[in-house]
Amino acid sequence: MLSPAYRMRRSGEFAAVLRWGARSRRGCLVVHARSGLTGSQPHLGLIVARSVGNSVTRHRVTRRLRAQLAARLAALPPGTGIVVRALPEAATASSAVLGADLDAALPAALGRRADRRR
RNA sequence: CGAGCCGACCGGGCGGCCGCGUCGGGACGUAUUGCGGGUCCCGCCGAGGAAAGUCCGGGCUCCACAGGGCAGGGUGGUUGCCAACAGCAACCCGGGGUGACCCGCGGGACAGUGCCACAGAAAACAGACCGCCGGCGAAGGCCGGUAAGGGUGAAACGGUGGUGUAAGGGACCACCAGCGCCGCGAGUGAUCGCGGCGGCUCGGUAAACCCCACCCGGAGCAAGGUCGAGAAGGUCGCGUCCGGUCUCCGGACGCGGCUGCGCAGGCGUUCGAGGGCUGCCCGCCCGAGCCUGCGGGUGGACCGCUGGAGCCUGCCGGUGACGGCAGGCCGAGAUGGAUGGCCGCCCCCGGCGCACCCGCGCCGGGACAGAACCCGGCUUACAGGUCGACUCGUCCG
Repeated sequence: MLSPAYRMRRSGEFAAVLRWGARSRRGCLVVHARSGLTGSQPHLGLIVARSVGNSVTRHRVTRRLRAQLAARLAALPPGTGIVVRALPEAATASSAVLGADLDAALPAALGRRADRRR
């Protein structure tokens, strides 16, 4: 589970990452990444919209994604904002599939962030 | 044993590793102290029978509230239960079932208005398409009588038999069905039973308007409140985008209205500006502030927040819903939103393979669904399972 110190809580933070960050889609996930935020740790946020399913399904996807993200915290540079959006196909994906999609999308988004900064 | 019917209950279990939230305790550490916050450790607890739909009823909060009338909304057999209800119980009536039992948006259609498709001559009270009878005519036919017969329809001038008649008709008679009135009896009552009388016969629809009886202020915890900050913000509406627990609501940006703040100007204080009675009118009340123009800027923390019409057990009253008494128990409180993630074993179901059988192995599946202020109901969804009462049929004694 994700420690509360890493959670994104303000609507403004979400808007900043979605608007200015780099985007990368892999499988059933879209990862937004933005550098230069304050703090010594990464900031993580999840978006699981109603199109994914009913409340039980959305909650299950959220919990699985949180667990997968917690296992990958060490790979994220400090001060990075990450927002993961789940697409409707995520409703039927297992944790293994979600983890694989994250492993594919996270480096892509982070690399594109580096490109944009140049 | 088979079939059925009603009610109550459960709705995966055990373990390992890694985690999250509230509360309690402890350690470290910031700080002059205190308040408060941070990190770590330990302990307790941590989704549902529907948490769902948001359809009713309450508690709670804010706003409003002299009184009367109109409009609007809701309910609808009776008697009870309940804080209340559109809920529940028992009973009544009507319908279904051999039965246990089930079903019913159950006031009024002589207060009035409207509607009744298609078919049919005719659909609600007047009328005769065929037929029947009488009269006239050479005849086609015309005039009159007639609801017994035909055909249509969900429904057609009560039904059967007789008297009577030109033919017929409650025109008359007997019985039956239905309606109304009266009396007696039973019941708190809805209603039921019995007897008599009447005219002889009147359709349905009120989930059409309507009438009758009774009840009803509005918005909702993102209600509302406290503190902080500060040149004070608050609130409402619209548009675009994003989001949530998505009929509702939040966030970002933009525009506009009202009020507040700062500045400027004007009007007014019993000669009364301006308001209120959350739909309208009568009527009544408050009343010292109000109007116009210009201007800048903010959105954090906490309370509400969970101990209550609470749950369990026993006894008593009641046919029952339920009530009373005694003892015991504390069982979630998040806020980008905790209550979990991964794995193993067991249980149930299905398929395949092996096997004489007992079984064994592999694969797949195990529902509906996630608290958001709290209760009482209703409705809807749901894999599988447990227990009990009762009914019908068959067999045995």
